[in-house]
Amino acid sequence: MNASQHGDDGRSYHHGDLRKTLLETCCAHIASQGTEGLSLRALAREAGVSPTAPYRHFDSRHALLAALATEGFEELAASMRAVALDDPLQAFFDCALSYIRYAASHPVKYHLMFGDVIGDFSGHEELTAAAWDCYARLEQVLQVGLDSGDLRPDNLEELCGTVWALVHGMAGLTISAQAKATAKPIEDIMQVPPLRAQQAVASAPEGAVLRLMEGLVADPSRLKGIRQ
Amino acid sequence: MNASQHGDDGRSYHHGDLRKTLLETCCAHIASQGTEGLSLRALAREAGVSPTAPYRHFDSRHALLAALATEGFEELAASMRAVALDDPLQAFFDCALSYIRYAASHPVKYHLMFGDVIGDFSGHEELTAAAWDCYARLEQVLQVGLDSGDLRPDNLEELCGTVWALVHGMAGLTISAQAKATAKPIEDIMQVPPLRAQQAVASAPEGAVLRLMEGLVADPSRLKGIRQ
DNA sequence: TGCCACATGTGAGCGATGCATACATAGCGG
DNA sequence: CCGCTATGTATGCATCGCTCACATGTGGCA
Repeated sequence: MNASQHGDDGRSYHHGDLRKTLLETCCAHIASQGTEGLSLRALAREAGVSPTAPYRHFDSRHALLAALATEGFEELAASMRAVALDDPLQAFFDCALSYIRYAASHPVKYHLMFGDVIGDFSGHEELTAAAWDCYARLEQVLQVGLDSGDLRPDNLEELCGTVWALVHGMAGLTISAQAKATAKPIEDIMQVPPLRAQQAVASAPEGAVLRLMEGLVADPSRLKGIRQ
Repeated sequence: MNASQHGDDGRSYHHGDLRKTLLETCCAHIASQGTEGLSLRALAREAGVSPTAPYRHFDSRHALLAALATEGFEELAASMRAVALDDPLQAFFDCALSYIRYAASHPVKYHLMFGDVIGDFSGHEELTAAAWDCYARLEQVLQVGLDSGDLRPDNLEELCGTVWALVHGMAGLTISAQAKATAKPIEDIMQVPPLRAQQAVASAPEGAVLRLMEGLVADPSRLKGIRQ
């Protein structure tokens, strides 16, 4: 096993980018076997390195998950920063949609971000900072809506809370259905009540968001003109 | 260690109600150290029995968690069944509140019920049945509201989806804040964005629920008369 | 009352895991 | 060419989930 040649099989003694590989493989493993069954040794095996190599990049199993969550917050913040603020109501709507869409397309990371696997954020500065960034963007969009009068002139923090709860809830149910939908036939999905409830939401998420938003905007009739 | 006498220390050779003890101890352990760190051996140690004794009551670690979730669905269904259906709108409101309150007072079970720890319900008949029972009650309450005209005359399933999403989201954020609030001083809590967003919701959950519900009921002005 | 089947708890043990420690190797700047 | 540092290796320990064979109460039935 002489690994002194660099180009033979793509990896020499040094893996190349073990950190990135671990993050990706980790995501795939969680998707297929859940957070519980995740093992650093298995990840190392799959990457073709020794069982303890991952500890050069992550202090612990927990730290690896935290890094994944951090990545998630950064991606979510970026997607929320991408919406234009020209029309405050449209921005509000786009923000909510991009949140739900991110959750739907990155269910594993989303669960790490908002679930209870990483119980305590303290001690993970990068994670905390990334999460704050998301919240700041939401707050900014809502503030613009309040300033323009498009959103109800209520307390900003309370508005943030209700909006987050609404979007977070829809995202959660959307994820649930997706997760099981890929693994099982539809008949089996309908055996799980939360998923049945979600079916309606997932099939027309924009419509559902619109309906719930009507209670939050100053002129609900304007919503009809947004996104069909 | 002669355990032939029954009344000496409360446990003889047979524990008494090991199953119940395990369920309770398990809940406490998850609350303090999360689902990840949970160990059947530790639970057995704490109950004063041999490391393999728990396997007489639960097929696996997973089965223990599923049993806990089942208990949760049964309790939640009971609390939702306790609300009167006389006034459909009031029933709708009470149902939502009792859902959020259950989540807030039993965060561990709630997470097991709706999180991704128990990935697949199939194979857990009791769990599936209990979950269905909850959904059936929600559906019933909404149907009454539709029949009376108090809720918007929309598709029942879609209504279930949006309501569930709304309530589920608020419950989730309420839990998050609570969980960390007990463990850390308030200044630290505010370091975690989702929790900050939640503060507004938690401080006046009924008001927040009311506001979001306005988009779902036929005559929003009637809501003002419900619960102060 | 006496006895036996069965539910419940015990004990040893296997393979795997997280993680700490000490060591080896590769690549890069001086 | 030397040596420093980042990265991966080797070894080892305590613990865990789970299996299997065995021990011990308990309640039902004659």
